[in-house]
Amino acid sequence: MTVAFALLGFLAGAPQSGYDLKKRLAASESLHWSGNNNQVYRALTELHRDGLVSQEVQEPRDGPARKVYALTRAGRGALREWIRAETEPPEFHSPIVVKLLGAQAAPAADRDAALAAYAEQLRVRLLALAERARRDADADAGAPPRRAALRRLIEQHAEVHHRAELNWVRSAQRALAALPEGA
Amino acid sequence: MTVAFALLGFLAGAPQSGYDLKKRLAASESLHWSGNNNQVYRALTELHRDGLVSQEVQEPRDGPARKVYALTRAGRGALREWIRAETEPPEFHSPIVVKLLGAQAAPAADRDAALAAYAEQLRVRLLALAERARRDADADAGAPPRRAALRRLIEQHAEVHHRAELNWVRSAQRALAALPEGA
DNA sequence: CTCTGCATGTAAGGCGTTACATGATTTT
DNA sequence: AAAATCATGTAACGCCTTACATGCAGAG
Repeated sequence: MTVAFALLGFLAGAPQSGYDLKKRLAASESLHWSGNNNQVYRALTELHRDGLVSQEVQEPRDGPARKVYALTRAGRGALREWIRAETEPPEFHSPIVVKLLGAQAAPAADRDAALAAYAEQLRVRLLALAERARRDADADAGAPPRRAALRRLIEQHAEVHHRAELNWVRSAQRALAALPEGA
Repeated sequence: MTVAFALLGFLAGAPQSGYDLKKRLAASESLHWSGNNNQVYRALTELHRDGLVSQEVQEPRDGPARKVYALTRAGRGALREWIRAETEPPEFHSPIVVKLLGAQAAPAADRDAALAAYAEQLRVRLLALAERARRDADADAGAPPRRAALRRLIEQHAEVHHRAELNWVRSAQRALAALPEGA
């Protein structure tokens, strides 16, 4: 799955500029792309070339031009077709698992320190996610319920996986502490 | 983080051939790399060039040559240094989240069908993971406890995230069903 | 006798990232 | 005066994937 579908997905909500789209991509934890210029602007020109989005250039008197994109009928069709196709399986990338594997060749203290630091990192991230969720919930207080529900679900996706990761780390710490050999 | 550290991690357990390593990579759900030839063999030659692994060519009378790699002292040092460095945050890639976003422009029936099919896919995968865990647990019955514990932790990582994903899908189904508008 | 497994490697290309580049406006 | 924000775009490169290529051995 490429970033193009994420862009179409955002445009399914409302027409918006490339700049808006890249900011949303960067801000979303569950849509894991970095939202870098090269990718977003290139993808948009290709989507436009292929007729899946329309482009309207706005030239305000001051500031740079904005190119506002919107789903075309063909774009909506492509999205729908993709949604009907089989969904690719998820992928969970966790460098700490690799570290755990490599820690066979390192002192147990290093391994334990890495686990502890990682747990702390996750805890902080979870707080940030909760904070963001609260702010966003306030922001779309008057929004239609479907939109609010969608935003909540996407935020919850990041949250549940971070929480699962943290729980897993804690269980790893317990399991390793229970091992007979100290080093 | 590159695949090189995963290879070093496997070699931290025991010396083995490129073929072994690529099979292990491919088999592991939590170490998400595909284990393709290009990547594995290339990474190993580079690790060897850089002195992080040693290479011993075995020429059996029949069949192709095996190149058995092992961690060198420098390799162990590099691994340890990496373990001490800050751990990169995890990334959770879930195409169904993107579909949910795009489903704003599609009939609710399509969206619900995608969610249901995805949930089923996850259920089957979870069964397969459990089955594999059982087989592996039998396999290293006589193995040292540290090794068995490590294997279990790595398998549990995949399992907990798949379970979290399935729970999230179910909560999404409930939340969307509770929405006022039918389409 | 064809297919699968063992075991190594290469070619071509896709997707994504960081960094560079421009230029105006707003904030500190 | 410096830095961040808006808004677009390009250059260079890294990691990873699929597919191709070779050759022997054992299973069906």
